[in-house]
Amino acid sequence: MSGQTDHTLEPLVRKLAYRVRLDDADRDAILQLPYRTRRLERREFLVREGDRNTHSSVLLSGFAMRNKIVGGGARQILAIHVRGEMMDLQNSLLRTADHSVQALTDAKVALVPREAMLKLAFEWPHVGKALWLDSLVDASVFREWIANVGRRDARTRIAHLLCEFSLRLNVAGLGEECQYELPMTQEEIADCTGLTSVHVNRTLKALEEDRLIERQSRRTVVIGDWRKLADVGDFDSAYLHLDENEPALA
Amino acid sequence: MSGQTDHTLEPLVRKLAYRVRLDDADRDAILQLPYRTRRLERREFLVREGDRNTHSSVLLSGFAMRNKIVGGGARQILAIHVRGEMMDLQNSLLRTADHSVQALTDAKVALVPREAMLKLAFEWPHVGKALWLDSLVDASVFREWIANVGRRDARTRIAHLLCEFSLRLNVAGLGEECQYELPMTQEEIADCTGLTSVHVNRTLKALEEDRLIERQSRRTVVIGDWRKLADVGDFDSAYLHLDENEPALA
DNA sequence: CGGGAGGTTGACAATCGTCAATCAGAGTGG
DNA sequence: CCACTCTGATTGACGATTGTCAACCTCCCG
Repeated sequence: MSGQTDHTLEPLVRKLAYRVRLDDADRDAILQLPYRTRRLERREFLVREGDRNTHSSVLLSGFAMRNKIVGGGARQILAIHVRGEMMDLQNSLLRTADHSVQALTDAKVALVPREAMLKLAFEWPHVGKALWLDSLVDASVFREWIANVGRRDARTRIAHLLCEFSLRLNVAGLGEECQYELPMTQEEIADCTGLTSVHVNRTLKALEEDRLIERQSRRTVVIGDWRKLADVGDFDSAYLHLDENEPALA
Repeated sequence: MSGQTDHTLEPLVRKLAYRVRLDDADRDAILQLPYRTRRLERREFLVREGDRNTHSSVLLSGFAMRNKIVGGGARQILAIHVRGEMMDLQNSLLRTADHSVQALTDAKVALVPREAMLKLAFEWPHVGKALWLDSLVDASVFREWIANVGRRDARTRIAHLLCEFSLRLNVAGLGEECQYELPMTQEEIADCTGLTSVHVNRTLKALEEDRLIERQSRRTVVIGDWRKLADVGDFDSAYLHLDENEPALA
């Protein structure tokens, strides 16, 4: 252990290096963040709406989601997270959590004290920029979800969601572009899209009948024709800002 | 002109100082940002989805919105902005605009070169933190909008929106808590809430009949009973993070 | 083999959208 | 000052996407 670099936070390095060029010192600064890990079981909460938070968390393995419960008791899922992603920069920079963070599968997270994260961001400008960019891309995805839920019909919404997952999982090194494991129940898909699980079920069936997707095992998504699905889903990946690298450093 | 401090960017200072304590040097650094102003007419675009952007813009007066057009041609409004708000930090830190920015009323904006903004953020940590926080609060509002559009019925959605405006305009020094000018057509309200203008019309009428709001002139909103409207709108202001000040400096 | 979570299906209800006509108010030019 | 015009608001009739309720099925796991 001692003397050796700890590579636990490597997934975060990978994620942050995706858009901003990081040198070795930047990488080391990230890897040397103080943290403690925590295992979560499926459905376990990491943060609950209203909590006072003191840590930022990085998802090391598994899947997680952010969600809110509205007045009537309905749940809206706001984001799905995969390995390497920061899940609550917002919850720890802002004092009070405005939404919950919950494991979608068994998962492992690293908890980094807020102060350490802030220090990292301001002492290592490249890293700071990467973190900031990351939260801006997050926001871009939120915006797309507003449009998805607000202005698309069920078929389009779900196709869009499947396309988004396809690309994001691919970038994270999980699954092929046209085949991936999606550990979500139909109810969870419903809560992402503002629909009911019954209607999601019917819509998935329709997509399958049209040979746009196949469902082999319960959680495997196979996309029959990517272009066609993207077309049906009104999907344009621009909002993920995937191919935008280093826009000139500060 | 010369020798005197230019106070054009004062609204931005005010906005940023809302959550993070800024000293005089910080304030001066903001006021001394290079910028050029531009006047926009109602409905004029400042940024179009897909543009390559090089500037961040601050809304100096008037109202503006961000929006996207989805496949079927429908528009989804993603955010409404008032005086002092940064409208496209994201559009200029990220290379390609993933949504449009458009004036809701005649408006005046200050355009700040991206590099100057980045420099400001990293050389003045308090300011950098304020900017970052600002984009995190923005994201929080996006999340609430996802939930609003995804999981609330028309009546609740609209009541929620009216409550949000009430608080935000009040904070910006525009209008009372229970009475304000809202320069939006019913179609624009519809595009905020994922409804049609016809349904917005009917819902507003119903809210008025229930004495939750009054509509005097076309654009004036008078809230009859704030608590009741907040109740109907399932409104909890926590997501605006209004009363969260200075959470310990980096 | 039993239990349980989640998926599937049908019948029916309701919120919300569509279409289209009409109305009202603000700005403009004669 | 008044007709004119245009945008946006209002209203009605009707249609459709999506939700609700409830039963049943199926796969997975101990």
